[in-house]
Amino acid sequence: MTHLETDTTRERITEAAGEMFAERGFDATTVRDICQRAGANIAAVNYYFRDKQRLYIEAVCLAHRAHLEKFPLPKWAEDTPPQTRLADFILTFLRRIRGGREGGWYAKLVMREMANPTTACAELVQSSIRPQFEILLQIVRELLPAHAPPEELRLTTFSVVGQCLFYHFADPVTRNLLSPSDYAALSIERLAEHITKFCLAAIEQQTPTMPARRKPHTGAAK
Amino acid sequence: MTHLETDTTRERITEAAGEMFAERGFDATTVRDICQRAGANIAAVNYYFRDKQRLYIEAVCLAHRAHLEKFPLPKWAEDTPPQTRLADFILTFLRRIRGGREGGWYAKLVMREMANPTTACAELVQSSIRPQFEILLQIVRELLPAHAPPEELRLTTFSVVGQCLFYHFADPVTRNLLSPSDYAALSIERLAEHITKFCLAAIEQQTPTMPARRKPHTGAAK
DNA sequence: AATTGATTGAAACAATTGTTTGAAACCATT
DNA sequence: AATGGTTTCAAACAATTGTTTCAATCAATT
Repeated sequence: MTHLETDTTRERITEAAGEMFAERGFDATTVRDICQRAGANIAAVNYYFRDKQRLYIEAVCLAHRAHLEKFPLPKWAEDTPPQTRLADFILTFLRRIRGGREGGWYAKLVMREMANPTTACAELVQSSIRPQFEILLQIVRELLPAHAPPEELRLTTFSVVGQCLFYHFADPVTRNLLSPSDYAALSIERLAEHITKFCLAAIEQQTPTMPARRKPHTGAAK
Repeated sequence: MTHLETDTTRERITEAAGEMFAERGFDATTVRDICQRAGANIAAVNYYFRDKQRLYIEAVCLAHRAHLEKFPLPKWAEDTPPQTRLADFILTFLRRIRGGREGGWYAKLVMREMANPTTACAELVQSSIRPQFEILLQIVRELLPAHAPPEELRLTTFSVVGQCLFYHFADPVTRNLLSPSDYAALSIERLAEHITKFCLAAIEQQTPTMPARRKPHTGAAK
């Protein structure tokens, strides 16, 4: 919030831009507002970045990197069962999404990028979303029967993140849909617990096509 | 697209505004563009609506009503099992979300409203989202054990719609994440089949708190 | 101390924005 | 044909936008 004198002008602008773009959107945010908040001159935007558009892309990417580092996945031991890793992933994912206060503006920025994809979207996917997706994909792979087709793998993975992302994208709806007390009851921990249980139940009962023999899970779950 | 002469100027403006707001967003859409597309004079916006903001709200609400009518839920017989109703609901929901071509712009508009909620959001929830939510809630209620707490009911319902909405909100991501052929394989019917199976599996295995006796499902599914 | 290059500053620029204005055109009723 | 209210139109307004300009300032090297 208060800019340290050690920060360079360029950094201060990027930071201020990220917050304001997230809060008001690209068009509604003026370079004058950004520069005022960053304590810089108007011309600084065109000096350090070529124009407003490039500043936006830079701000988005910086924000995502910083955000991922703020809510890291736990370091798993080699023998950590996939059920536990799934639970951890879901909890961390929800924390990132609904990350309290200072993390919130990043989530908003990503949502805007989804509603109005720019060139920043493709870059975001390649640099940071894809690695996260691969991690979850591996977890689901270990949970599903070995012969499960890759398409089912993908769909199941999407089912997991879809349930998490709902509380991000549809937040304005749930806020208007539920009573204040019901809405307040949607704590991150409660949501993570439900989603984890829901997904594990669905996956473990999954007996695709041929009922065959049930893969005996070696008492791994919790 | 081509405006019929029977349409009144006010209607033409509302329609054009809806499409353009969805495509480019509120700020990026100028009243000049809207009026040009509607074949009306610039002053018409301020004449029929007071200002641009009120035109936006009107356009959003009109769009949603027209959209729901375009993709209606089937009329269920009294004895239609909840499993079938769930499958129907999910399929219809996906159709609404990814509704081909002319329906697409409505989905975009709603997404923008989520990313940047205005007064139109609350009105949207009350007038059309809530009734749909109640329908699904009732279906899930019949699927879950009778003693399931209302919170679990809500969370399960959110899990259903979350999986559907994923393919709406995260579309730019999946497009960049998957290969073109894998992305193309995400047909509405395939998605509906997976989500339905996934949810039914999770719900039917759900043995909340006390494992108790398994409720024998009377061969209702399919 | 002088010089060079990078950075900052205030002001102006050119374009676009939503909105307003007031007169013309239209249309039904008298 | 005249009237009154509604609708359309071209033009202009006032404000704001991203961007540019060019001189002043700073920091380090010669």
